[in-house]
Amino acid sequence: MKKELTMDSRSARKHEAILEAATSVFLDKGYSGTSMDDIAKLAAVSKQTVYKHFSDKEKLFADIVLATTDRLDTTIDLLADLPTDAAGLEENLTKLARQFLTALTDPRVIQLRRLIIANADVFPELGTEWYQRGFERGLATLAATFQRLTDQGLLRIDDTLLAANHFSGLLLWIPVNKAMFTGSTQHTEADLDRLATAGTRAFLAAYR
Amino acid sequence: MKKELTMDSRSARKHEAILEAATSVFLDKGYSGTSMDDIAKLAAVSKQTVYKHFSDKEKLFADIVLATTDRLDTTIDLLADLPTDAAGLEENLTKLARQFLTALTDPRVIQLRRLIIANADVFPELGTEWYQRGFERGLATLAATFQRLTDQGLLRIDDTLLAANHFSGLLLWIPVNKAMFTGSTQHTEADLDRLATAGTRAFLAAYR
DNA sequence: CCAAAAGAGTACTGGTCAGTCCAGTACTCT
DNA sequence: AGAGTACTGGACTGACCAGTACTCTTTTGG
Repeated sequence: MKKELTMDSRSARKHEAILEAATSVFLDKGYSGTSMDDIAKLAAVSKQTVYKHFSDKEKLFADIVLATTDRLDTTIDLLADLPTDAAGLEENLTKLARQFLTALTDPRVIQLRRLIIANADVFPELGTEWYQRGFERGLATLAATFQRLTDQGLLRIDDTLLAANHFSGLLLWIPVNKAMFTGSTQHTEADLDRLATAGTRAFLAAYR
Repeated sequence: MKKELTMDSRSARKHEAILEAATSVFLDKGYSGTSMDDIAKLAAVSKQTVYKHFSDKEKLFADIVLATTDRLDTTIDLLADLPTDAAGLEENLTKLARQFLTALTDPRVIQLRRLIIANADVFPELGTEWYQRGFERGLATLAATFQRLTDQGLLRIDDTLLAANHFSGLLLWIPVNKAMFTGSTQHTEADLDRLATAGTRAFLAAYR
């Protein structure tokens, strides 16, 4: 009875618990600051079980990073739908900017960035993978949106990918750097509002 | 005879050698990837001597980071002198942008950024210090330059600090992120040229 | 020239941690 | 019910490493 559900049962549950615990501890204490015993303990699982599911620490780390990378779609989708009515262009773009900012200044996202950057020497493939599947993919989506706006005559852009980069840079350079260096993921709503409107205004001044 | 020079002699020479070796190894292998024995060996010094000059590993790390932070002045000074003749504004600004890009995509600088970000959890003061003395100071200098240009009617900016942030974001968001994640400090001259001209053009479109 | 300080070299302590081993227990599927 | 598989818990190995101890040599500065 219910074969799939029973297959899911213990083994898969443990697997999930380990992944979740590992993600949490790695994000919190970094790769080398995390011991396999920490993970086992938080997952409420014996160390043996951890090693049964993940051959070693590196593999576990890679898996949790790629797993979170997979979950980026919702954030990226956000960049795809922008109402294309001429009237409220600035307003719509500001709103998009605002959501973009919220998504990328989320503490978990910032922590993940730090984690990947910190270990990009040891795991170069991970950094590259994340850069391509997270970063470049998001930019490409944004560029496509800009292309639509350009086709409709709402913007004047020849290199939409470059424009997407500029849009991100205008918005994110400040808050992301601050978060990276000071660890303060403290951005008030008002801060983000200000960044979104100012960035969008500069962008439109340049590209409309 | 020559008291200062003799003072400089052995002790100071060793001190310098240790700092230099530590900088090199830390940049290369990260904080926890570096052992005190590594440093002693590279500095051609006994481990005892390392501990005579620096009380412990954390202190040594903090010292080398702050030392490199001190050496930022030349890079920052670069942002202060911009010819203010109306004629070649775009050209001059592009040239500034180009130098800015070269300075900040330098492999050593990128490695330092990584090192600080990676350890911002463990050494929050270091990250904050670097952010303030490197980052914010540079932006303030650039803002002052923009103020001069605005006073002369060459630019139209009300919030010069914001404009400085936008200028940096337009230029640096792409290459710095790429370098952070992929580890590839491979930026061809042509790439940098392209980034500088495109960024400057967008900036002037928004702020002139 | 001589005492004090600095350094070399090497061995040692104490602690952490990835990964393994093993003996016994719980679960799952037929 | 019963065989096979997964999980537990704890002990263990081997490696690494920060920081110390100790003895012997070199440098320094008066």
